[in-house]
Amino acid sequence: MSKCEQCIIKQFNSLKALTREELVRISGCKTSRIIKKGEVIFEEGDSINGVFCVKDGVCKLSKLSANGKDQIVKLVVKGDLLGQRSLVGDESANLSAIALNDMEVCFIPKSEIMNDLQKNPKFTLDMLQQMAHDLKDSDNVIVDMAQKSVKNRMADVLLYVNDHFGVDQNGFLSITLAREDYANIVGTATESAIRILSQFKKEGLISTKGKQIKIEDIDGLNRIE
Amino acid sequence: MSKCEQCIIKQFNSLKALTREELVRISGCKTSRIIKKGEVIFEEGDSINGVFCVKDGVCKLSKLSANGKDQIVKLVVKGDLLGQRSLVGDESANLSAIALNDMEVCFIPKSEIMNDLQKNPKFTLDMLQQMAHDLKDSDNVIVDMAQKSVKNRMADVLLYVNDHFGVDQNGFLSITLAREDYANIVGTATESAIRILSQFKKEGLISTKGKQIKIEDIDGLNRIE
DNA sequence: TTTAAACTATGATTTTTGTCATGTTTTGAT
DNA sequence: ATCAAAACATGACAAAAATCATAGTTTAAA
Repeated sequence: MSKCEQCIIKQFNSLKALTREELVRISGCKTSRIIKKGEVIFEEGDSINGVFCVKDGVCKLSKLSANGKDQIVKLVVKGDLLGQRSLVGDESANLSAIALNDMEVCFIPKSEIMNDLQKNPKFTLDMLQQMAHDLKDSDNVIVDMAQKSVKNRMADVLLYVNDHFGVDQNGFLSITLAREDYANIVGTATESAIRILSQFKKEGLISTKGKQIKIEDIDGLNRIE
Repeated sequence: MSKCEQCIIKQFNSLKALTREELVRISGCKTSRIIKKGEVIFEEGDSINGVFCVKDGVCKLSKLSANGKDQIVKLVVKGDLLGQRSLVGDESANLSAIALNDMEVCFIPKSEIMNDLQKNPKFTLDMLQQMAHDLKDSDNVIVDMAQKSVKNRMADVLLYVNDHFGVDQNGFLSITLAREDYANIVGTATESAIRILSQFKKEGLISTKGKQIKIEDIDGLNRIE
């Protein structure tokens, strides 16, 4: 099993603010895990009692709404920490985490890392900065949800996925989401999501092959209102 | 001017985690300010360079969306800190803050408080917990925005205002929001907000007198879907 | 106290989005 | 390779919400 103090992934998250000694200790108690596409990492209401450091892959954070639909709130990617909120307060998880492709994660127990949060202000401040950034993102999503049309939000999601995950050798978005996932990010009915993607295809903004999507006209998508 | 170390308001926010010495120092450089209803405290894009501690009154945090409408993201109340995110990172404000009634606030310069954030882990951890809570709230708002009807959200807002601000001696909600404010919280057109309030009135869920609103049937509002 | 501006109210209409139904294609397990 | 289940696609219709128009009320400033 690889050692935290030598792991390059930590450069992308708050763990980089830990000292070498702290990392060695963390390394001794962490567990590594492979998660298959579609597998549930944790669910709303679970007690997580630790954080996951995502070494590879992507997962969705979602919440079941009263009407029985899942709403995807955030995509968590390689380098991110997952379940940070479990560290502060004793609440159970507010969101569910489900792998969108095969993942590799390390789990660090809360008991081990709490000590560092209380003693190492550099680490705590880094987490605070990360969370401040997440909060800003969430606030912006609220505004978009409230004020933009479904079509506009769909275009935004396509551009977001393109920016954050890039494309494969054939030019298709390298993360393949089901139409239902797109609907659950945008906050619309699956049929509406499909309909809008069909329309984008007709307009030459995207092309598709099965569930794979290729963006053909970034500027065009940006102009959607 | 009152002294931070003796101020009871700090019990409601992260400042309570500061030591007496730190509070005395903060007290020496803070400035107190009265803000009139409707006055802008700061706007999107402003460099705030400090935090406001709200001693009295309420303000709205909003963001102008592309279509020219304001979206209210959060109401900040007595006891809350305002502009916390300005402390982490050097970004300018993402939201505007406008007083909803007369307010009394203290302003603490960033330069003075950053030192504490770097040295006092208890303070930093408390801010982290606060921000984790805000993030959870925001995520829940995203889900509601995406999945609930405008009518449902309107009922939620009325119940929220009732829970958090209570009623005056005549039973009216003690915070008086314009119909437009309700629309901007819910994320709908002002006319739609008015229409729904009219409907609630017809159904006996609320009554109104001018812009004042009285909740007549809490359970009924809770049942709205 | 008057008076204009801002806010509230409501009708008519259009646009957007959701729902239901049904058929086709793709995918993955055997 | 086959086959059933899941996912995708699209039409028809219904519901929700936005927009435009217009009028009545309240509020606050002169």
